[in-house]
Amino acid sequence: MPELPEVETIRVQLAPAVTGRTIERVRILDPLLVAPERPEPLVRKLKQRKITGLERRGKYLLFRLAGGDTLVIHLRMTGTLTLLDHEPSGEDKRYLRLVIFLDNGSFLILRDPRRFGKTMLLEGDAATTYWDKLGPEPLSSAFNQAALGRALAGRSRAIKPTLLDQQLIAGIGNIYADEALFEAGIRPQKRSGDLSDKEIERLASSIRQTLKRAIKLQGSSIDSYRDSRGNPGRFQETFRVHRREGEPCPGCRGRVKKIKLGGRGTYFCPRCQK
DNA sequence: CGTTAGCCCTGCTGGC
DNA sequence: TGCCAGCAGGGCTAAC
Repeated sequence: MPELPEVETIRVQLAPAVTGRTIERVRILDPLLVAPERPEPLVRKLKQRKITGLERRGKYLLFRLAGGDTLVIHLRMTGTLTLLDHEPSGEDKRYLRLVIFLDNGSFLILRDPRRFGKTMLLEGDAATTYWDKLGPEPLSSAFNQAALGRALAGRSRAIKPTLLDQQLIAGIGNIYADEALFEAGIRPQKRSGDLSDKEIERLASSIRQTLKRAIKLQGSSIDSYRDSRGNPGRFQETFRVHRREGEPCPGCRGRVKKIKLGGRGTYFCPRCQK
């Protein structure tokens, strides 16, 4: 499931390949991908548009287009974005939702078995307004202990669902919330507003460290995630608690526990996380 | 306002 | 062995 490290990996790989290229045409094979917008106007608007840059905001991938518009792709749960040097064929066509034909003869394809992924065109300053709703980038200077403290202050809900709230911090998903809370030694059920200054400091730091380590290992592949070359990430090999129910905790050798929190599977060590 | 529950989707897993 | 209920979850909306 692409979270910040996975989307960043794709961005780094694709940026040199698409920047300066022109979109010759676009094919939308699943109307749900662009709903509630209809495919036809989008296809028309993207024809012969030049890509001036590729950016990321939270888990969103942003194709900047000449003229100021932005093509936005969110892969949600099972979406993959792959760059091909040939027409999609065979396995490429399975779950195929979108094909972007580039002017150098390469193809950018979006496949998505679960069909949760979304694509949209934000025109003009609609883009700016859209991103205003998202919280700070955890790897930017805007995110530090003070910013995290402000986001948590006075909140009664558990810290884990708070970390998943994109309006407070952008880009953290279920995997990295579990891993960062373990690194910080904080129990996922703890009320957000009850964290001490020391804990907030540890959490801010562990969020940054966890995301950075994950980017270095090119993200996590549990089942469907692949980078733009079709390769899996390797961060899942270093999971401390996520998806490791019943296995020994790397800290105390006790058993990793799984609970449901905010509707999400949540893994933690009851002894190491207070 | 803050918080929570349910919904969208469909491939895969686990239990019988 | 085969079947099928239930699980997975990011982001949105409705409800409290």
